[in-house]
Amino acid sequence: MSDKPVRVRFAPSPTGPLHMGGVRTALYNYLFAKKNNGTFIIRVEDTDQTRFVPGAQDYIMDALHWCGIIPTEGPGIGGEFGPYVQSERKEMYKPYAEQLVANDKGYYAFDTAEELEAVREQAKAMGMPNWQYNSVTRMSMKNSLTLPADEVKRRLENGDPYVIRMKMPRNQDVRFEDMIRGWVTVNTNNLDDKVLFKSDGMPTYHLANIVDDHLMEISHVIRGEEWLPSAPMHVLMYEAFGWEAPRFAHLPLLLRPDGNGKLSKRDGDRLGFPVFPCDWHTAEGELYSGYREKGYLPQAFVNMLAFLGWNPGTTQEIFTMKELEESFTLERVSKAGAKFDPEKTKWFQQQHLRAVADEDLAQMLIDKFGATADKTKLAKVVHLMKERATFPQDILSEGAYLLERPTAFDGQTVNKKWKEDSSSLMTEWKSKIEEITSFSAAEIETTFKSFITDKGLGIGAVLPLFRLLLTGQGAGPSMFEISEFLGREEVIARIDAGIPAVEALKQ
RNA sequence: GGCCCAUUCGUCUAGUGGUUAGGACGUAAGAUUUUCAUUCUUAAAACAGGAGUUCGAUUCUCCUAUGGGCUGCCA
Repeated sequence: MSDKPVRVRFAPSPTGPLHMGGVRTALYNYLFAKKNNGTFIIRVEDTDQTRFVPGAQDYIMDALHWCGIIPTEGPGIGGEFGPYVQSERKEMYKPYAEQLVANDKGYYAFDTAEELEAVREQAKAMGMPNWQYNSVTRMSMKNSLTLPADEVKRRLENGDPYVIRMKMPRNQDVRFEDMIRGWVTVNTNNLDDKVLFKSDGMPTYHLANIVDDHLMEISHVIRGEEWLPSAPMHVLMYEAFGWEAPRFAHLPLLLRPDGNGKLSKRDGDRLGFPVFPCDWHTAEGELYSGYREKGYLPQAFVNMLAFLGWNPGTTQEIFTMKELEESFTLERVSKAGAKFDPEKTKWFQQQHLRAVADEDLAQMLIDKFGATADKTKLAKVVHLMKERATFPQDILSEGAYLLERPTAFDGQTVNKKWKEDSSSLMTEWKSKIEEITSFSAAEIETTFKSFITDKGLGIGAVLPLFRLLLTGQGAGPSMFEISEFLGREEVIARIDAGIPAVEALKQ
């Protein structure tokens, strides 16, 4: 282990929107960097030109920004190790691939895609489903190991298409220590001669990744478990180049909540929850919904994601980003895949929503949810509704009657609670309201209590009627606080308007 | 099929060679509340199976099972 400065990277491919598993990988990298006074880098791995999706890179940067996962180096941000998009680094890779060939760690291969497919087909027909280009099969293929030197030279000079493959050594145990899983050992006989440099002039992931991690002085590679099988090969590549390998940490996968398998694009809208941080519109006009647009707070989303495969070892579950930055360690990341739970996600959301100050939430409703009311007034609405809301917009929809007179009245409450004498009872209560000296929740409550005592009635026989007239609802926050909020004039107006409306319903 | 990784309540997880195996979400019941939500209390709920090591294994080892990943000129 070295004491080099911590530099970590998140390396997405712009092949579509980043899903929450990717966001979590980015988050863990970010947290690890923060915790260790390190640098968090974003590097876009767009070496597959055929899978490039316009807009995906912007989406990724935007989504991470929303989450508060802010890189210190990356595309559009800069840094002394740029460029941070691999297609812009294209010319850098070939010499490294050539170097491997020169050192007998790699070789040129001229087999076409069609030829390879034919070989695989043939092998399958003979009962060998896993044909690989490796130390035994490569001797019967068309490459610089089997072809005469002058023919190889001629083909290269002719511009014949070729790839550069890794020359995987035979029967050698490769060991490396994963920070999450401990020692992992793989025999090279199970590894194939991976293509490092493609015939289109681009490197594959394996080459670009190792070269860039080296050039960018990456100290820790924190990535998804799907990379674990190829990690030994990467270790071998570092050896072949004579470079010190970074430390590896392979994160457990995010699994789908129902049944089996890793979380995928389609799961979200099928199961009724987002798998993406933000909305994504496909070129075909389809929409994959995102947490942001559903009204989730980024801090809730991040908190939930952080706990999928990590825990602080204490009973604290609600964390701000700052707290996560202070508490995160790779040692406490679990090994097994995690199914995420939409219900618990909601719970995180509720907890974080409550933690937002009333004024801030009011401002958010104005900025992002189209609220038009005065901010001070809105803050009071927030205060009254916040505890029973899950999303910011719930405050607006469930508390709509606080800002506008109700036009509909809950039928069930009308049927159950509104009696013959309710009109006169409420009219009488209205006259009491007119007499209250200071129109505060406490005063209203005192007056109300003495009113029902005088009438010999229970709270349950009277208050629901009052609520019905003022809000149209059968349930909600304290009626006394609602009354204070509305003000005497409005309360009286609503009683006047409500009585005939409910009576009409009763017919 | 081959290789690799994993396995504690339904879910996320804590934990230990000897514990009443802890917490959270969800579920159920109760209390509080005019009501809904909140809050509080309580309950049900787990060490995949089999060998071995050991005085003793959920914990260590092996096997099996199950799940997952990889097996492309994708990343």
